[in-house]
Amino acid sequence: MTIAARKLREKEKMRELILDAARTIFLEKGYFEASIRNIAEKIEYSPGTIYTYFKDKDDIFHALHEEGFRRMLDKMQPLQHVADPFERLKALGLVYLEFARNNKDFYDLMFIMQAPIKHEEEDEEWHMGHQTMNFLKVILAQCQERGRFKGQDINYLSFTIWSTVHGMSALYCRERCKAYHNENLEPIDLMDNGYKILISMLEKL
Amino acid sequence: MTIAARKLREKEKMRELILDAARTIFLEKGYFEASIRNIAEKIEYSPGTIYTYFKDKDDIFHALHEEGFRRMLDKMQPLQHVADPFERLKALGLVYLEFARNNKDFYDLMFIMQAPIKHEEEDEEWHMGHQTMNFLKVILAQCQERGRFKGQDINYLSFTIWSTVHGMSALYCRERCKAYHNENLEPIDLMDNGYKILISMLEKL
DNA sequence: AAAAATATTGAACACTGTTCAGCCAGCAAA
DNA sequence: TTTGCTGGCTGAACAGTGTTCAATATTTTT
Repeated sequence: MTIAARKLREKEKMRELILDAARTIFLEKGYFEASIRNIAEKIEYSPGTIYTYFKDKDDIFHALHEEGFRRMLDKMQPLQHVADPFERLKALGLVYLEFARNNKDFYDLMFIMQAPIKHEEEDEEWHMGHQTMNFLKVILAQCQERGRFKGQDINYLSFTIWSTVHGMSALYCRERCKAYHNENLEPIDLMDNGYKILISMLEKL
Repeated sequence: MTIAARKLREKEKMRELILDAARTIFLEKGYFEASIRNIAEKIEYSPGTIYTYFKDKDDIFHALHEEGFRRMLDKMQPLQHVADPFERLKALGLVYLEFARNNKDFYDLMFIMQAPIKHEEEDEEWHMGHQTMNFLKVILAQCQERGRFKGQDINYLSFTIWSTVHGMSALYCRERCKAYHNENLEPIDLMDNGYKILISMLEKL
């Protein structure tokens, strides 16, 4: 059974090798600029080889997509230890925005890029996404238990909050903060202070 | 002087012809799927011809980009007649979201797509964007004159509001509302009710 | 009518994702 | 040990991409 096991290990290692190269190039050039030949060249294999490990370019995309969500969820785990749910909510937003800023291209991959969803089993695809979403909804429910956000629908409220932080992140990632370039306002300023306003609105809601 | 004038007219007509075809194909297939050859075929000219009227593919992109902003500003004009600034603000958000929904691909072009800005004179590029932004800021300033949003910085506040409606639009355009598919919530529901929450937050701010 | 200017063509270049016949190393059975 | 076989790997090939440019066709000017 050792040889089969080794083969499996080697196969996994090769996948990882491709994924490492792909990550570098995808996050460097973006999805469309990155080419299979680029990746193949980086790992010193022929282009065709990649297709033994991944169905197509999208398949590689989805692997990275998942990795992104794993990374984000990792960053969120420590928040479980923040006792007060509203404090946890505030911290969650900061983690989210920080993730977007520090992992611009992962964020792009996860929330902005056009993911050509040919796959019918997209439910599997979005499993990670739902998990992330739930993190927010659970916090909001707990806030509500403590008397906050009275009478608000959690689905809609979560969408509003998500939209705000996503909006900021998306404007940042796609360089639309330049709209404030005239006023000499840096994206980081905008995001930090914009988020503070969101918080103070939520406090009063 | 008639021949030169006619030539100019013809040149403009040709540009329009290309732009018409480009719009159709761009908005149908998206920037990367659309090809110069597609456009050329549609107007029954050779691919090379297009390059006498546009520097490159990006140049066509930017022409459509501008058209999008013109269209959006057109939809905003009627709002000038809403006397109360806060009412105008509320209506502006609706116009914005409606534009995004009805002109999904224009919206994508304007606010989401990676615009490869080689052009150094990007200030010119964003003239339309600034104009749109100002529309919001002026309203906020007028709200402040009437006692609303006391002590808030208009730049940051406008960014927060813009982020929220942009976030909703971007999640809609890039099919991320599917995160709520489990709960059988349609994107339109999410946007409408999410926006209501934003409004009630702004009312209390 | 000839010359100059302009518009249009389509082949060519260097790239893209993807497929597939063929090659060859490593393992299994004889 | 030799044979047969499996499967990873190759690289040429296909159909597509944006862009350029010498040659051609058309129109305007002389």
